[in-house]
Amino acid sequence: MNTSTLPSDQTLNAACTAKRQQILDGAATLFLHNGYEGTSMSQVAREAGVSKGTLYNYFDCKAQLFSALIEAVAETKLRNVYERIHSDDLDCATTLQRVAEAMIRTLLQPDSMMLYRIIVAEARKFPLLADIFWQRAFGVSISTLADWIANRAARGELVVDDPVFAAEQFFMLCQTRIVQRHRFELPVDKSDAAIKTVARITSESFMKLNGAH
Amino acid sequence: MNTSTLPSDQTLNAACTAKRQQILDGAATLFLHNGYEGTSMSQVAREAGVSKGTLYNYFDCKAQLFSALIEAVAETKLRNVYERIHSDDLDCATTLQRVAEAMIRTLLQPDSMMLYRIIVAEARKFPLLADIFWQRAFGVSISTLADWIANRAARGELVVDDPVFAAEQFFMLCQTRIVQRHRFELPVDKSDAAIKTVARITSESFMKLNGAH
Amino acid sequence: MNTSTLPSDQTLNAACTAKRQQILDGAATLFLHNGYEGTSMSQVAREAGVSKGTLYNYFDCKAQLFSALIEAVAETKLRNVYERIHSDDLDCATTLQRVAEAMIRTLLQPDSMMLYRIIVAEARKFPLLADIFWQRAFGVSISTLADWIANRAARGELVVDDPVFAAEQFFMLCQTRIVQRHRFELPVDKSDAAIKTVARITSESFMKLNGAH
Amino acid sequence: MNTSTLPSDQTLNAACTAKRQQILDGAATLFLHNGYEGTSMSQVAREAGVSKGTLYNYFDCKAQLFSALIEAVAETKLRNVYERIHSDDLDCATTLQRVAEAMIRTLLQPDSMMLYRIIVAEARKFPLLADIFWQRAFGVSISTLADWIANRAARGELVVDDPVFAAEQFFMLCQTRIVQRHRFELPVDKSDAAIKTVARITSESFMKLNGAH
DNA sequence: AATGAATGAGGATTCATTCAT
DNA sequence: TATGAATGAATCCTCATTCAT
Repeated sequence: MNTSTLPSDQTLNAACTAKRQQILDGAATLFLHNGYEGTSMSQVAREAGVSKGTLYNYFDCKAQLFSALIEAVAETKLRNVYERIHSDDLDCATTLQRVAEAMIRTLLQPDSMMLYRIIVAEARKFPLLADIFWQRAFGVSISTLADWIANRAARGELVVDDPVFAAEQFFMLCQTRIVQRHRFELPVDKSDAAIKTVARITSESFMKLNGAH
Repeated sequence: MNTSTLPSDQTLNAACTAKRQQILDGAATLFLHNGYEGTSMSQVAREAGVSKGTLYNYFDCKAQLFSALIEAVAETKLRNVYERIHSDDLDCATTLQRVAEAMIRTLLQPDSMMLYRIIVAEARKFPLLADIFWQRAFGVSISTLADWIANRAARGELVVDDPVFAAEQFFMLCQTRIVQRHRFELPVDKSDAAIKTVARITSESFMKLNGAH
Repeated sequence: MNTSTLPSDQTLNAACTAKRQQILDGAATLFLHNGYEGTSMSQVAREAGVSKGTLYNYFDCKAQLFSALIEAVAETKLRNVYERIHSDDLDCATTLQRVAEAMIRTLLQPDSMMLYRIIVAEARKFPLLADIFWQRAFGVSISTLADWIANRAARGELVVDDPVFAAEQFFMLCQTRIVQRHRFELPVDKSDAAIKTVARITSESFMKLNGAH
Repeated sequence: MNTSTLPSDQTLNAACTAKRQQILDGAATLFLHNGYEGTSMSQVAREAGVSKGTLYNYFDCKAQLFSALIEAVAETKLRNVYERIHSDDLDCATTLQRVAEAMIRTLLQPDSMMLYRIIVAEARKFPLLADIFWQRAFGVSISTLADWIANRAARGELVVDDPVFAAEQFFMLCQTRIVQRHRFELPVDKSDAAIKTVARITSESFMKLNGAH
C-alpha cells in the first residue's frame, strides 16, 4: 500500500474537520442572517462551496446542521463577557460597569441579536438547542457572575442572599432600554455614550440592591 | 321597509366582521403555535373553515393577515397588566408587587409567550409590526407605569429622576428567572409560590432603588 | 300597475344597452391593453364599475364577453380607411397613396395593433371571432378597394385581371417595413415622413403593377 | 483511466444536453399548440417526462424556458427559405418563384404559423424575444434576399434603388391571400396549385417592379 | 468521499364562475 | 336586476432529501 498517495488518518480527520468547519461557516453566515426557515440547504451548499451531497454526508438533515451550528456559535458569543468577570483587582462597581458594558455591546452585535431571535423563535421546535445555547451563553455568564458575587460577598463587599438570582437580575438590567428596544427593531440611541450610561446605571442599581451599605 | 328579508347594514357588517374574525381566530391558533413561516395559508383556510379564495378576499397576502392578527392580539395581551396600575389606594410596594405578578403571569401565558417569540423573530421582516406590538403592549405598559411613578414621586413616596427608565427597569426585573427561562423552554418552577416570590423581590428591589429613604 | 315608477321597455332596453356598453367599454380598455389571458373578469368589473354578478348577467362567460367586444371594436377600426376609397374625383395614384397612408396610420394605432395581436394569437381558440374580425375589418377594406379597382379598370385607368387579389396585394404592401416591424416591437422610424414614403412607394408600386400602360 | 465506469465529459454534457433537449421538445409541443399563457409548467414537465423540479434546474422560470425555446426554434424555421436564395445559375424570375414558394410553404407549416402567432402576441411582454426571432427568421431572410437583389442589380438583371426595401416588399407579397388568411383561420385554398399560383404572381410582380426594362 | 441531477410535495397566490341576498 | 362573498382548481415556483455516478 502506497501511503504517500493516501492521506493518513490525521490528514483525513483534518480534512474532515476542515470541510465540516467550512460548511458550518457557510451555514453561520446564512442562518444568522435569514433565520432557520429562511435558509435553504442549497444556499448553504453554495455559500460553503460544497455540493448538496457533501452537506448530507456531514449532517443528516437541516435540523442537525442548524443544531451543530448553534452549538458552535453559542460557545463563543458571550465568552468575552464572562471572562472579564475574573478581574479581582477592581472595586465592585467598576467591574460590574465593565461587565455590563461588555454584555450590552455583545448583545447588540448583529450575530448575537440574530442568535437570540432564532433561539427564542425556534425554542419550541428545538428545545435541546435552546438548552445548549443557554448553558453555553447565558448560563455560564450567570454562574460565573454568581461565583464572583459570592466571592465579593465573602469579602464583605456585597450582601447577597441568592447570588444566582442577583446575577440574573444584573443581566436583565443590562438589557433595559437599548438591548430590549433593539430586539424590537425600534429606533433607539445605540451610541457609545448611551451604552455607557445604561452600564453605569445598571452597575449603580446593582450596588444599591446588593452593596454593603 | 321590510327588514325581515333584507339584511340591515349592521347585519352585513356583522357578517363581514364575523367572517373576518373567524379567519383571524383560525390564524391566531396557527400563527401562535407554529410561527409565521411555519404556518401556511392552506392551513389557515382549513382551520378557519373557509376557502383559500375567501382568505384572500379579506386579506391581500399572508403578511397582511399576519399583521392584522398581531395588531388585534397585541392590543389585548397586556391590558390587564397596565390597567391594574391605576389603583391609587394602595402603598407603592403592594401595587408594584401586584403589577409584577400580573406581568409575570401574562408573559407566561402560551399566547403571550408565542407572541413574544414571533415578534422578536420576525421584527427584521416586519419592523412596522414590531413597532405596533411595542406600542400596544410593552410601550403602553411602560408609559402607564412611568406616569404612576411620576405621580408617586410627586407625592413624595418615590425619588426618581427618569420615571420611564425606572419603569423599563421594573419590567425587565419582572422577567428575571421564570419568564426568561421559560422563553428558552428551560425547566423552571412556574408555581404560584415561585411567581409570587419573583414578584415580591421585584417590588422590593424597585423600592430599594427608587423608594423615598 | 303603476307604470310611472317602472321603466318602460324602451327605458329598460336603453338601460340594458347602456350598461352593456359600459361593460364593453371597460372590457375594451383592458383586453386591448393586456390581451385575453392577461385580463381578468374582476378587472373588467372594476373598470366598468359594475359587480361581477352583473357582468355574468350580460355575458355568459369570459369568452363571450371577449367575442362581443371584438365584434364591436372590429367594426370601427378600419372604417376610416375604406370610407376614403370612394373619392372618385382624384387620380388613381393620389387616391391610393391616401388610402395607403390611412391604412398605415390606422394599423399603427395602439388599439389596432393590439387587436391584430390578439386576433392572430387567439384565432385558434376563437375561429369564429377571427372570421368576424376579418369580415368587418380587412375583408370589407379589401372588397371596397376591389370594387374601386374594378371601377377604375372599367374606366381604363387600370388593367387588372383579379381586382380582389390586387387589393390584397395593395394592403400587404402597405404593411411593408413600418407596420410589420412595429408588430415585432422592433425599433423603426414611425415619423410622418417615413409613413408618407412607404405610402407613396406602395401607391407607385401598385400603379406599376396595375396601371394602364 | 477506466473509461467504462466513469462517464466522459462528453457523456455528461450529452446527458445534460439530452435532458435539456427533452424538455425543450416537450415545451415546443405545448407552447406551439397552446401559446405562452395557455401552457403550464406542470404540463411541460409531464409532456417532457421530467419532474417540475428538474424543469427548474434547467430553466430559471417559465419566461426563460419559453425564450430558450423560441430561440432554438426560430433559428431553423426559415433556413430552407433563405438558403435556396444562393442559387446563381437560374434566371431571376425562376429563383424568386422558388423562394416565394418555399416561403409560403414554410409559413403555412403549423409550427411556423404558431410561432408567428405567439411572437406577435407576446412581443410586448418579450421584446427581446421578438427581436431575436426577427433576426434569426425574417431578418436573415430579408438581408439574404437583399444581397441577392443587389448582386443581380450589379449584373444588370434588376434595377433597384433600395434592395432591402425591395426584399421586404417581396416577402410581404408572399403572404398575400393564403398565408394572411390562414393566420386568421379563414378557409382558403392551400392546395399545391394555389400556392404555386401565388408564388408565380409574386415573382412576376417583383419582376415588374424591379426588373431591367 | 464527493457530486449535482432528479424528485414531488408543498408554498403563496389568482381567477372564472356561482349563488344567496 | 344587481350585488359581491365564496369557492377550489390551477397557477408558478421552492426546497429538503435521495441516489446513481
